[in-house]
Amino acid sequence: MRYSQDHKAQTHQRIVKEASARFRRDGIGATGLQPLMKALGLTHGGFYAHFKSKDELVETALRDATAQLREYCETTFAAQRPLASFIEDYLSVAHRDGAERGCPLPTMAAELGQRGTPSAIADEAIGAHLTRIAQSLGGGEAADQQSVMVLSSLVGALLLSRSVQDPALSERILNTARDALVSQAEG
Amino acid sequence: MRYSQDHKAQTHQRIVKEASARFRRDGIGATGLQPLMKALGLTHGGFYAHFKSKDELVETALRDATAQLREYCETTFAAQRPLASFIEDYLSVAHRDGAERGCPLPTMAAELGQRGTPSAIADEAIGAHLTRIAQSLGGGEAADQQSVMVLSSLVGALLLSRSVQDPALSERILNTARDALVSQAEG
DNA sequence: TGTACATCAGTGAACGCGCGTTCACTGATGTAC
DNA sequence: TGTACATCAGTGAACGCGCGTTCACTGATGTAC
Repeated sequence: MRYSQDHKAQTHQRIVKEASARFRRDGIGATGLQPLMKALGLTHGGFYAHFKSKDELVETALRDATAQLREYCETTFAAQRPLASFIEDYLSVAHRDGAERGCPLPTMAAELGQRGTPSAIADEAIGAHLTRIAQSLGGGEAADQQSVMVLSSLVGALLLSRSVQDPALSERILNTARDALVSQAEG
Repeated sequence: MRYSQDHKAQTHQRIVKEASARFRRDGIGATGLQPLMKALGLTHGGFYAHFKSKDELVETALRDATAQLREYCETTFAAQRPLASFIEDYLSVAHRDGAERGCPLPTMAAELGQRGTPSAIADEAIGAHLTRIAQSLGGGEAADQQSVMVLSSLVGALLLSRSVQDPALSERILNTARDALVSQAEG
């Protein structure tokens, strides 16, 4: 059946949002298109009216998640000590437990590096993060270098905190990394 | 057919080694048991004479990889500046490009956190790493804290360097993190 | 020492399942007259 | 304004495929007599 004017654009966005959440929570390989479409109240065949392949959806969803996070950072953090706030958010229990709404890198980076279809999508996401962090650090070559350290620590610590089963170890990783990075950013 | 005395133990080890390499290179979900057994010149049905499930193989292979790395660290690094050497190895191009022989954490951590079967295997691997790094840092509470930062940075930087397509960005991540961590460890 | 038998690592076909993708079809809507 | 038609987002069955797992079977070896 044919739908009203912007119906397709709306459905398209619903698919992107749902995929973006599932990819970040479960990973790319573990996210099936059939369950995804079913969760939206649609049948899986209709997927291909919106995307020519799962790979195309991955690109779109990751770009969407990155843009969404950028917007969130820009609107939420004041000019005053924005990096410390970002670090505290990034290494929070809420972010650890809400992967589907968070940064795509900890969950998806490994799979992006292994994918058959080469794509610079990880480069874009990482580059955007590095630029934003370096700006918060005042710019310059030293800030560029420190931004790599900050991002690596953030991604690594969140990844490790999510992979362990012992809640105490998980919180220890989160808290230690957060305190060290925040005091570094403020000092 | 029945085989000579220790034939089964040998085959068991061959499966573990091959799985350990494939899990680290391709991830757990992307590693199929049929291709794995075929690569060893065996048929897939025989797998279940050695392991009761893929999950059991994951546990065994990850434990084997961790033990192997521990042994490698202990035999290779002299008492003199062992942490700096470890960092240089960890963030080398050889480690980035040889995931199948390297640390399981960057590739497998995300999947270990998402697995249905709960397991403390990631806790063990991470705990072992943290303990070893803290010892290199001289022990004590400060060393415990710094070890979390070092491991997070190592895992995060290697993961990011593997996920990007641009060789320049990949090397920049590797080199910046390596230089910063080494000078931190030596200073 | 020679023979009969039990063992069991490995074989290979088959199981049900979910995957990504294709495709003929449907039917409410927008458009043309 | 009312009617006929074209559009096309979404349907749902089907495709081949690889997955993890099961199972009846094989046959060279180790063991018992």
